[in-house]
Amino acid sequence: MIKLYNTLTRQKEEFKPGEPNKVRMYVCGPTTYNCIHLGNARPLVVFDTVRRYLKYKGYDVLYIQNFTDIDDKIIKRANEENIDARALAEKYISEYFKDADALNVKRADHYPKVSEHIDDIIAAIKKLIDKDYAYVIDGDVYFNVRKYEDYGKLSGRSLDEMKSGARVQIDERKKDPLDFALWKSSKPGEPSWDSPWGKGRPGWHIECSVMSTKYLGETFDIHGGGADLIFPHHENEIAQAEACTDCQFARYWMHNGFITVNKEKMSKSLGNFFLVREILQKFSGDTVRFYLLSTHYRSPLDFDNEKLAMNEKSLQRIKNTFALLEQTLNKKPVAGNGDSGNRILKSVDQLVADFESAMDDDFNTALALAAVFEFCKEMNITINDESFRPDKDTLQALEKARDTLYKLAGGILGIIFKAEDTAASDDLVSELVQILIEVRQNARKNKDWTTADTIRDRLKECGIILEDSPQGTRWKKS
RNA sequence: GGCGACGUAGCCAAGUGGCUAAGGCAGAGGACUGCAAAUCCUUUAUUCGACGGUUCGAAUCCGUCCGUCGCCUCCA
Repeated sequence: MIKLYNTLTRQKEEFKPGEPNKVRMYVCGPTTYNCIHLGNARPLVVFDTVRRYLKYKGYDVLYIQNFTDIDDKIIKRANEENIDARALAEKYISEYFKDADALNVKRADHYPKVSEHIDDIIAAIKKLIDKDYAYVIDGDVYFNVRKYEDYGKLSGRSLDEMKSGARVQIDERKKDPLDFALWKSSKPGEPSWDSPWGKGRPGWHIECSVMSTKYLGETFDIHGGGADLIFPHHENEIAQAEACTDCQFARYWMHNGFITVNKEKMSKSLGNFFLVREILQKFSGDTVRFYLLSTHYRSPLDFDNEKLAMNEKSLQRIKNTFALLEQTLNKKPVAGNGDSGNRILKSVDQLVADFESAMDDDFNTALALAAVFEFCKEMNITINDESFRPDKDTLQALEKARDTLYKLAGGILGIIFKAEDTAASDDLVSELVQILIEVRQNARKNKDWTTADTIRDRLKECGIILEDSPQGTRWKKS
């Protein structure tokens, strides 16, 4: 049973999708006017992991992420660079995929764009006007928050509370200061579309209500995004969608915490942001991903290079064990010496049980990683034991151990394992390294340390690492 | 001003009423090794921001205070 924290109810709830074995989820994607920073990357990785886990648990997951490719910021940026707004948006969509791929984020099932759903949006706005939830002023259309009774239910505040502390600029034309634009009339030279209210473009919030319900149905299961979207973006999405359809919008709302720098929120306005591609120059994609998953998704996560470096080493520990399993599996079975196979199978069962119970509890990736570390330790102890003599059964158990680690840490958490490390996929390299190992063994027998060390050093320069163990010399690619 | 979150070892981080407070990184000592790498063992919080309270029992519940941060405006 999966439990997840629902922002709507402010508590952990058992997850029950509307249709058994099928999950429909929507995650707010970026406004494509520049490259994404680490704060933008967190929801990508978090919800990608949620999706992978749901799939692992047997759900058929339909996963939608939008691109906001029409927006004031895009227009502004395009004017600065003196290029077409659409071209700018397209450029950053392709840049987005480069970063997402580097973080091992799987592709969504659809990436709807605002620019391709103008008709749907206009139809929804019409409907809201007809139902008296919206009104037209001078070519703009506003949503009337007072008409929607439940306004504020997601962010936990009432309209009157918000009014008292309002920092909102009062627009005297609006019926309530918190009324927000569904349609904005365009100024000359701005990208625009024809509508019953004149030339203009959609407001920010309506796109998500329209596109999510178009692809997922009027009621769907999970809606995700960063915690800063709770108000007003998601609050407004709910108001529009439920006013329009008279159905519940999303059942479960999930929000990730912020990335901070020196404990302050990483944001474009503060200027304290680090682009994903900048970080990727120093650290691998799966190190960044591992770091993002080292803390529970709802907690704040502070960024600095030392923390990345720390996580890089932690991750290496898991990869070392995976390599050790691979190296051992490449050996031929020998006469067995007992029940190390059973011990291994027991560890595998323990890993699966602990991993699932951690992830079932609101996707506790930090705890799931602890289970992976304990498993790695068990494998290291077993394989490095002096009396370890893998027989056929033991090798079979080891194969299951490797496959399980690959499936959980790789397939769900997204760690990249080089499955071909020492596998026979490259027979020639394998043979050549084997020859060098034998030559070096002879040198070592003769205490010719210069030759032995030269072989080891030169191979290291080629990306091949030799490790001497009581059971012979192992090798792996670095 | 309104609403909310957080404060666990040198660092990162689980744990939200009950065995000796997970796990990782770093440090110290040891084992293995010709050296190295990897690995293993031991060690590192009598204590969970502070002070009170509830309880047989609290890091975990309640209160007060201190500190940090967030949302209320574009933001993942």
